[in-house]
Amino acid sequence: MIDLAIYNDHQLVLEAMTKLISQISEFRVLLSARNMDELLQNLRARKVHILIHILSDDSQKNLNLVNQLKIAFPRMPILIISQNDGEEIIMKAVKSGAKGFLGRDSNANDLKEAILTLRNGYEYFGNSITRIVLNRYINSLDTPEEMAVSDINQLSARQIEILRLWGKGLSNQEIANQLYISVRTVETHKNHIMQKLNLKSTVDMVKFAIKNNIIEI
Amino acid sequence: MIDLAIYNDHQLVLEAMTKLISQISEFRVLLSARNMDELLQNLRARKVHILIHILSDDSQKNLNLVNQLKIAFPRMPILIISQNDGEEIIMKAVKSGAKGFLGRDSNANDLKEAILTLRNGYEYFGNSITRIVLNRYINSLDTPEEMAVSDINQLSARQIEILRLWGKGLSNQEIANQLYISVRTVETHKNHIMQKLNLKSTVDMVKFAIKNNIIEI
DNA sequence: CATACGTTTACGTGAAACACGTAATTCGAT
DNA sequence: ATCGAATTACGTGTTTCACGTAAACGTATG
Repeated sequence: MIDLAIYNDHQLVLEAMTKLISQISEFRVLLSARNMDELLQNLRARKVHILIHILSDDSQKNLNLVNQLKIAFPRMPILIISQNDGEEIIMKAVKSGAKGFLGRDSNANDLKEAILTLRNGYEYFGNSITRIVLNRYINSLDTPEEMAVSDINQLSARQIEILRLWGKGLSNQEIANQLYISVRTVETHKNHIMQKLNLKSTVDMVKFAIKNNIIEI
Repeated sequence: MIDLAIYNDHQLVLEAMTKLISQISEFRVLLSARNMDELLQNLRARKVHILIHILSDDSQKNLNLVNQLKIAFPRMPILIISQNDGEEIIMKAVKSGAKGFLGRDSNANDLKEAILTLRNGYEYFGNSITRIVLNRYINSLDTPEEMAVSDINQLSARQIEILRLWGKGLSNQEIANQLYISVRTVETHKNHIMQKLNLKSTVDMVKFAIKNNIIEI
């Protein structure tokens, strides 16, 4: 049994998709939400395996949400369903940290396959989309010009988690208590973050976190 | 029994919505289509009572389609379902000849009600729509004024100077060298800043500096 | 004029954070 | 089977923080 959350700001789409997915016996829709607050609150209450995010009109804004979610729940794969499946939006989805993408050509079977694939820890980007786009993305990472850019994707889930808590104003000790690890470990994580991103001061780390929507001003 | 057609260019949404509507006993989804040609061809073959048009991303183009349909099938009411339910899009939908509109707050019951209403020859524009438009109008009127608890004007020139240098990433020692004062003095200044502004961590101090344009991100 | 208040300067002390190195474990990838 | 990255953790020395104290200075207020 795979537990799912569905997010879309349209009530009807939400209902419809929930009904569709619930008919597949392996899947269980634990919660559905129409806004960020509702989603976050519910996700904290009951953990799900996968979040299905149905993009609505203003894709830009909604992909920001993916960013935030990835920070709040780094280990939860996010599956994007989007009407718009142009290269650009797919790129953005990938960069935001989405683990799967279903374009307008995908059907219920694809959805099922995507969920199962994500559940197994892999990424799913539909047969039609797939490797061309992914490869291009990967290749773009290898180009030395853009390599130097400090990117949030260089950080591990744990590192983002530490950065997020520290950015909230917590001390190392408080972070350690919250995560049940040693203060030294928290320090090590922060050191690794600074090294990875080539930051020279903690002030720069705060700026980075703000720029990347990890913390709010 | 009311016969329906559903139009949307997204396969998944189409499937989901079809499934949802088919569960209502009074309704029968006679056909669903993902592009204009398919839709027109099928509509000519079998008449339906109402067309449900689920708007996708590029609403402009899709509303043109409503115009065309109005010409081809003047008597067939068109119900718009749209993620985007801003004033603008609703106006355009009405002008294009849509007889009903379901925004993002509408649920399955609203859909049922809308279909029945349209079948009876009336128009349906959901009370939620009215409320949204109203609220948006009201919200546009009131200007929430800034209430600043911690204000930059509380800081002295020197304190701002220290904050600015520190925000650039300089260490206390570097600041001290630059201003020809002791490191301890720099520390004292920072302490005073934190006390004045009631900040609990240096992270908060960075945030404050950014909010008040003392440093750039 | 005396006093009061804020600013800038600075030190002392103990706790916390940072820099840098080392290292064990785990886990996926080659 | 081996390699690298991620996560965990410690040691040591430096820097910063928190809190208190305090002197020198300007300015405003009675």
